[in-house]
Amino acid sequence: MPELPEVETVCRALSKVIKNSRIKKIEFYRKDLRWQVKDNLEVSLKNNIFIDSYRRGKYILIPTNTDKIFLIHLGMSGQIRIKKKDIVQKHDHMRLIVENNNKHFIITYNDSRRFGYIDLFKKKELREHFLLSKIGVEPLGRELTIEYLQNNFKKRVINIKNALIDQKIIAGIGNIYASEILYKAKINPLRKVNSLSQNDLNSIITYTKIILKKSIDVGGTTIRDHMQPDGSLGYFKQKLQVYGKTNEKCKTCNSFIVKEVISNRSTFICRHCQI
DNA sequence: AGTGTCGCCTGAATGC
DNA sequence: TGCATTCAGGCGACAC
Repeated sequence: MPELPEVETVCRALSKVIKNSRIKKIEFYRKDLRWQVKDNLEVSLKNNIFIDSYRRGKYILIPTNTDKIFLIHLGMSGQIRIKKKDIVQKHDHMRLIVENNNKHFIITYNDSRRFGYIDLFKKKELREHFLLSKIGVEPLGRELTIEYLQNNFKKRVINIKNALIDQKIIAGIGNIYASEILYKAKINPLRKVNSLSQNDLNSIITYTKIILKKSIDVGGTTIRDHMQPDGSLGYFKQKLQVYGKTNEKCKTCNSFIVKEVISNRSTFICRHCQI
């Protein structure tokens, strides 16, 4: 799945059932995910209490009462199911049984492509964690400013599309939302970052925040894999303006939306509006 | 150090 | 219908 709004949706749903819950049981069915999951993870986690869940970029982080952090990354196809009764399905790789106020919940990690990852590490290792140490600012936080982007972009020759999906610069934007943001900001994805004006950067920041927030409000974008943990769909797909809209008309100028492959990734553009 | 390409893996859609 | 090819919300390992 999963760009920031989808991960945020999953994270909020998890929070509702895991906050102050006790971990009764952990089972792995496969540990060969993007990387091999640690051998003793189950042992270290059993009987711990989850404090809450929060999101950093596209990572879900769940601190425990023993000063550890449980990490879930969904990769391209990862899903979380939360149910009271459940049966193990194809591509389920892990499940947790947690108890919260005498109620039991089954939390299942399903990931057909196994590009995702699950980890457990000490809280004090958070800053140096190999997946988290280099990631950039939160797009919905205060650190995403024109000055921040100017500092990152000067002396660089990459295009703005690649910059937006580079997790080391901004954490959470992926291929769908990069197209949507640049369309609304009326900026061509191939523009070099060091050529962007203050106005351009301001538009990018403004629409990044608007689009991501709107999508979170409706449960993210369901195109193929993403589902909310209770099985319901995300409805931002209906609000997409350009992604996947090849040969449909731009709502502003009526010219056709085209698909262009940039660095091996599909990018959708209105060539008339985005200059 | 910064930049571009490749490939990890499975399944759905598309093409012949 | 059947089989091959292409493509997919990510991202680290490489080569240059």
